[in-house]
Amino acid sequence: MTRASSRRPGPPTRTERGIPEATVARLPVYLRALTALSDSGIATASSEDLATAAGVNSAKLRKDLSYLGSYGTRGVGYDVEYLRYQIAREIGVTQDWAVVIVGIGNLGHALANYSGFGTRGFRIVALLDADPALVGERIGDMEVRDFAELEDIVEADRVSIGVITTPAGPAQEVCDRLVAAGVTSILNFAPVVLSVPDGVDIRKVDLSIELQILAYHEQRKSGEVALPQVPELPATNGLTPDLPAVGGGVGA
Amino acid sequence: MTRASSRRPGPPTRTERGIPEATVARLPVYLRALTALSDSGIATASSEDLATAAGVNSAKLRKDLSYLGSYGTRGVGYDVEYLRYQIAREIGVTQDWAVVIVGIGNLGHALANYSGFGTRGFRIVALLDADPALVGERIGDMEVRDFAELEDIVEADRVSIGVITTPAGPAQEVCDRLVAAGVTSILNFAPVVLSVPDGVDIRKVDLSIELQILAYHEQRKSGEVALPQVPELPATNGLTPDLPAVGGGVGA
DNA sequence: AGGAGCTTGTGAACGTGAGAACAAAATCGG
DNA sequence: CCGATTTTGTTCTCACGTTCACAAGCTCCT
Repeated sequence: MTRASSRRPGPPTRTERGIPEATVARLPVYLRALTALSDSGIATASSEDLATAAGVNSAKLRKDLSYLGSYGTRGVGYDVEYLRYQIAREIGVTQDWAVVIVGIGNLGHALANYSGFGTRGFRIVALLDADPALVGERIGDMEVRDFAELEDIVEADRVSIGVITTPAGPAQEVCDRLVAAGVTSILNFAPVVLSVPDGVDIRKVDLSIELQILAYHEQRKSGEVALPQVPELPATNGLTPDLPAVGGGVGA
Repeated sequence: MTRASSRRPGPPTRTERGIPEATVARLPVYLRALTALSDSGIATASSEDLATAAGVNSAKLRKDLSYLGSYGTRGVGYDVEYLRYQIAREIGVTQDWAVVIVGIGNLGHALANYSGFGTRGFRIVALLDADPALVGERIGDMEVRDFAELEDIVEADRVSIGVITTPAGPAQEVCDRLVAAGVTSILNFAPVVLSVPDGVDIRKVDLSIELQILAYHEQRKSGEVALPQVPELPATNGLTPDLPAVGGGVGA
């Protein structure tokens, strides 16, 4: 997260609508839980109920909600519809956000079709790719357009969110173009670290990193304590030993 | 992350190979950065170089690496190949992990084709779906198999990692089957909170949550301080007011 | 009306993570 | 061989996040 944080040093400073980042990341989960409860016809829920549905503990949930205001009723709980609306408003999904997807490979394809994407609050306004072979292809009710049209589209549709689903190689360049065109939030699926100027938010979704984190924990389950203590490499520092090949996943 | 943590209360307890979770989450990033440096023919890198490549600050990187051991050389830096191997070993990607993907919709399709998935360290051994219409379809060099074969496959191929790319509806049931079959790590793409027993790790990748987090920050950029202070809802608590519809993204 | 029973909102304690700063160790030049 | 220089490994401090525990506040029953 790259935000120009204008926070004075003083005490905990929770005034001025400063909701902790960890809380912000959970609000969408609460929103989904509330929607599920609502769909089940449940009108009121306690923090305990909500916490269970959201997979957190109730103290955390209450504290999170308290940053938004006092929307519950002691002795009763929370009104599901009301709280849902308040959270949605706080997150900003009561309005529609225009989104462009850049890079229509396998993943871009999947996202373009992903109905859950159309979670109210987001609207895909364009699918872009630089490959002429892809331009013009129809996906659902949209047509792939040339990446060169980016600037026009961003301006015309007031696009503020860009999704990068290109390979690692062109990702930074695409990112720069997005930023230059006026996009101020980026969701990056390419396996690279993108750099953006202050004021632009960027989030990353990385499959192979998630798998590797799982692998780490998996490794110490089976053996438990039985780590493969391998080549400690003699003091021949400076020379590159003959080590097994391992990849880091820069799958361009 | 749901791990049966066997940690005694005492002091900071960093002994016994306890690497902080935050560090574990960054190791794959370092691994990728090292691979990139290696591919560029760079044999040695300072913490500063590495930190830049990984998008973190150098103090953090050095501290992270120090949990693994003393693999650098003061005054010089880190041997790229050597460090890469050490990190790969620590993560556990020097061995191969068998992976099954359950739910071959758009996303499952994309993941099956995703070459970066085959990042050395992971091997997809089966694509599963319960829909008879999909079973038998060829994707790349694999064939979609019936979900009913799960147990046999997990046992035969010693599968420890499962990826869930089904809709929200069947996700928990699929999860339970995976766990019952012996899978102990799960990567969940379905927009639901899955519950798993202790000892099973679960990680979640959720597109709409990421977008909503971006939207939150986006909302307070344009207006800045100009939050739409809307219906404070009168004290008619208990009644459900007529609010605009908002979704939480339970796109089953 | 009043007390019993819940459930929220929050203050305080605790644990984890981040960053600054520096001592220890290695190289290099003279 | 020694001092200057570089860069790691680590200590210390501060900020952030989580959890506990409880007072405040609401409803319901008698």
